[in-house]
Amino acid sequence: MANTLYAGVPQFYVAVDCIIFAYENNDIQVLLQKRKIEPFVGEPTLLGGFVGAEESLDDAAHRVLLERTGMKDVFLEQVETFGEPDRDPGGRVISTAYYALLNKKLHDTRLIQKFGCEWYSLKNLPMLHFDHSKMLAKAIGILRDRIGYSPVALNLLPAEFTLTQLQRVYEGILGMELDKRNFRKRLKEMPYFIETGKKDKSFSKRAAALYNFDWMMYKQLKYYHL
Amino acid sequence: MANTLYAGVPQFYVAVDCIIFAYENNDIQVLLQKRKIEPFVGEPTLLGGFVGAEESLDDAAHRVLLERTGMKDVFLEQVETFGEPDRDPGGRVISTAYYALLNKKLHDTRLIQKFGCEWYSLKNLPMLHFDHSKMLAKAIGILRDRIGYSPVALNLLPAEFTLTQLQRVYEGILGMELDKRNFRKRLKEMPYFIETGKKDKSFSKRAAALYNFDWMMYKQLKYYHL
DNA sequence: ACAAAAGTGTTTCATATACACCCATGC
DNA sequence: GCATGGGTGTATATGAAACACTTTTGT
Repeated sequence: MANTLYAGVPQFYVAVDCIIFAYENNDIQVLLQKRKIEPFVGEPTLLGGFVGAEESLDDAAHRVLLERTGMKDVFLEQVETFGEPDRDPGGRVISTAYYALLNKKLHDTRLIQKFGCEWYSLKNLPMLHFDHSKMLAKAIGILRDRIGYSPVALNLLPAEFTLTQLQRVYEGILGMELDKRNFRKRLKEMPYFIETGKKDKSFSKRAAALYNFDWMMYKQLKYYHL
Repeated sequence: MANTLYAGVPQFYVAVDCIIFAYENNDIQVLLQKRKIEPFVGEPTLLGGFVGAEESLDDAAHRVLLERTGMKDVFLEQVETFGEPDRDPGGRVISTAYYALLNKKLHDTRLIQKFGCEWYSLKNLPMLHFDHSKMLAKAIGILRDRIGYSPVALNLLPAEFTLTQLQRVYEGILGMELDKRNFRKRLKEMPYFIETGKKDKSFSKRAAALYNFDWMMYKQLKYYHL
């Protein structure tokens, strides 16, 4: 009904495509889904979905995340919107790409199996069809840039994490090794990395200190320094 | 016809909104248009337009630029896509914001008058309705970030420019004064800033050297250093 | 005892910043 | 002759990068 105001103006399908990142075993991974419709049935594709009539783009991306992984409140950020007329062989579809960072331990493995989803290592990504490779490349680029000045990478880890885990996350995203002492030195200068006093023995013989991140303090200090 | 494949999926109007930057008199400016339809008729708004049925988003933004300013091949970059269900009172419209950098000397002043467009200084921007202030703020943020590692700001100047002009452009975008010697020192380290040998006397009594930017060399060196 | 990851500081180098004066010309 | 913008180097401070050994504990 509200749409009648712009009578004569063409309308489009609007979709979101999600590039979902996670961390496991010193490795950054991306969740892909086996395509269910022609062409290229069975081949890996980004997790996408159409935007609902009364839904915002962000809400649609969150809904796709919830449907496929069972997770709410996942970190999401818009990447770019792709709108070439021939980008989707099934019709005129505009798609906004989002990247997501989630703690893999919290996702529903049964659900992703049901949807034909699988984790792929960033080091060994398959070719994707349509403009999905571009979306993925752009998302990785943005993520690499972001972690240089924002602690978003923590969304890939549990609330309590070891410094080595965090370093592996950065290394996985950047695709390069980092110097342990320089890495830890920088973290020590940031008061919002809090040592919990607990220890983790699951990754080493000598126990590693567990930290958490004080988001509240981070935001306050950031605001203060602005 | 192609659209029949996704029968039952809701469709949306898709628009682009352009944040058009230019430089004049030591000042960065934004082009705004007087709104022609209710609500808020006559109040300033971003230059927007609906995307055509067979048109890409980029093409639509270029078309809006051409229609309103008479300029082709303008530098354009996507900012972000806004898709809140209630963002446009006239219907369900998804809008992708773009920012543009143009050489003000080359635009068609009659044309912008005809469309009710006016230049506003970045230092004295009006409040905008709907989500247009967010779009504008985001565009300025991206532009500030970009000029830190990319020579896009040159799109605001003629092919031949003085170093003082370029510094004023940077200062206008960043909203702060820069040190003349440090600014020029950095430029001298970049071999793609070429002194033309010509001089400009229009801005000072003592003539200023005119430079141009060798985009070819820039791209090659960038590629080489990657 | 040895393998495997945890933890810890200093030096060096590169980059960024601060800063002041002379020059050429039009009026 | 003076007002206006054009042009030039050095010294300091700050942040980034390189670099190696000891500790703890499970096997």
